[in-house]
Amino acid sequence: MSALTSAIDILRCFSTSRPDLSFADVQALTGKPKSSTSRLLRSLRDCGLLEQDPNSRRYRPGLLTFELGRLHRAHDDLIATAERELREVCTRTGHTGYIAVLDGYQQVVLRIVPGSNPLRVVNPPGQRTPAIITSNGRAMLARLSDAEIRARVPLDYPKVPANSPQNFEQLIARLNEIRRTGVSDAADEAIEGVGSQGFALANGETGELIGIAISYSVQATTEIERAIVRRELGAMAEKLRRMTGDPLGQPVELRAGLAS
Amino acid sequence: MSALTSAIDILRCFSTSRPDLSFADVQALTGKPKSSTSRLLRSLRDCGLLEQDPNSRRYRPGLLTFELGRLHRAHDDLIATAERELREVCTRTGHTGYIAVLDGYQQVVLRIVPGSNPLRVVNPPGQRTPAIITSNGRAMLARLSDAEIRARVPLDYPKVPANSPQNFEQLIARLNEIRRTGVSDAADEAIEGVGSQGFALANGETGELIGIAISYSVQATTEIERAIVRRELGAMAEKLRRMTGDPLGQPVELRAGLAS
DNA sequence: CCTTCAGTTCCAAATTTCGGAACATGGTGC
DNA sequence: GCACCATGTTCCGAAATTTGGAACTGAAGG
Repeated sequence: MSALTSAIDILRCFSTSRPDLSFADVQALTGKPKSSTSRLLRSLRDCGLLEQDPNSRRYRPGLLTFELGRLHRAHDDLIATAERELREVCTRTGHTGYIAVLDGYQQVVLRIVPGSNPLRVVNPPGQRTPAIITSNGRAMLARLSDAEIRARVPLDYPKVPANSPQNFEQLIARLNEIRRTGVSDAADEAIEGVGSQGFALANGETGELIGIAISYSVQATTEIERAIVRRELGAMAEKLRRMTGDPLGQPVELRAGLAS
Repeated sequence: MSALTSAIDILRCFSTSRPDLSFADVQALTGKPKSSTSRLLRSLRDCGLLEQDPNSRRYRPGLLTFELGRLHRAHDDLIATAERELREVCTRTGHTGYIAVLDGYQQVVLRIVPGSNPLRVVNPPGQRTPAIITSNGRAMLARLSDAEIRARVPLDYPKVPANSPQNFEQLIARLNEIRRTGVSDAADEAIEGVGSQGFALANGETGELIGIAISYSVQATTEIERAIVRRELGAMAEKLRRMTGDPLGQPVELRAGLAS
């Protein structure tokens, strides 16, 4: 294992639920000997990837990660376009919008568009969630081949909420339904009482894949309102797919033509 | 040079002005042989610190930096407190507020509070600027010992705008004035036609240092208006220094007492 | 004074990294 | 079709770094 790999292993210990760690935390989480942990933490601190609170001596991501994180948005083309459209839909419907990307079998929230409805934002940007328990996460997975999905989902299928697919077969069934209907939704999964609908958008040139969702309180919305969201999302998906050259946006004959 | 150091050297090549780099760019900027560059870029990409645009093959900061950057705010106590106060002053005065930290002889913008005045925000968060050419940067430097300042400023004094201190002696003179009057300002330095006033705030326990500034168009403000800003900033500094236990906020006798 | 906890330093062995050179790969002009 | 150039990647032995156990330090607590 290279020095860089070990360093990354340490960095990956930090998360929204564990934004700062003590020496002992890091040692426990990485399972490395004290000496290695000590040296590595010092290097990371010295180079700015980590900071150490002079008081509590705990470590947290440093100034350099802040600077680099700010640059990440270069990603823009696809995301910015999607965000603009999403923003419009959110002001129209009052619900909260999310844009996320896939990383392994998890998704990471990139952008949030708060709605006017009083549903607190529960997933700040940077938040990680298993993609199999969200509407946009499953929409993204549905765009991958079954083989690729199998490679991403851990062999030891994760423990998920009751409403989510409980095993690999259920997951594939659910993804097939998304592929067939083009609609993905979720209710009472990641968060009790919260539902969402989502779709996946791919950049036609790069294949870059993002998931877009609108979430709302299940109790506080009627079936009619949710149908409106579905229509809005459908229109948005169609428009964005044309704009970004997403192959799913192409009529079937044309797609067939491209494949040859 | 360790693998981690080389990796950081590459990461530090990215900046707001250069948010993505080609293989050749990285090689030129780091001055390393092709083979090393190739291996290192691959590692960085594989671990998520960098992403590669599949189309242009250019590299940019990756998802991991985004996630970690989101966690950086742990810094909070001092910055969040300052930001709240700054926000109030900015709505009152209509000008734009900045919070930055020192890194070597440069400062990095952490937070921006846009004012209502139509002065476009020119320094987004993450932006690096030599601290010697900004009001809050110099205010932070003024809190350090001359020896420490000398250690931070490059021996080869950087090229700076006409209104900024042109050499180390001028810089020290200017910092002494800040120490004496407690006031730091700048005009037509980092950006033509833009002026600012700032101060530095230290956390009494940790010694953590941040710089707070309000910036405005020099042409579009009167001397009276700038005096108002000075007064607002003075009041804010005093209040924040009490709140955060900044030693500068303590009356002299008390400070003398603490030193014993 | 002894013990524990938290972390650092030391050292020889083991693993990585290093950079030059040879080897792909993909356009471009002739 | 072919030489040619720009980009990158892979290979290899030498050289440097990393590794982890153990000894060490320093502070806190009983």
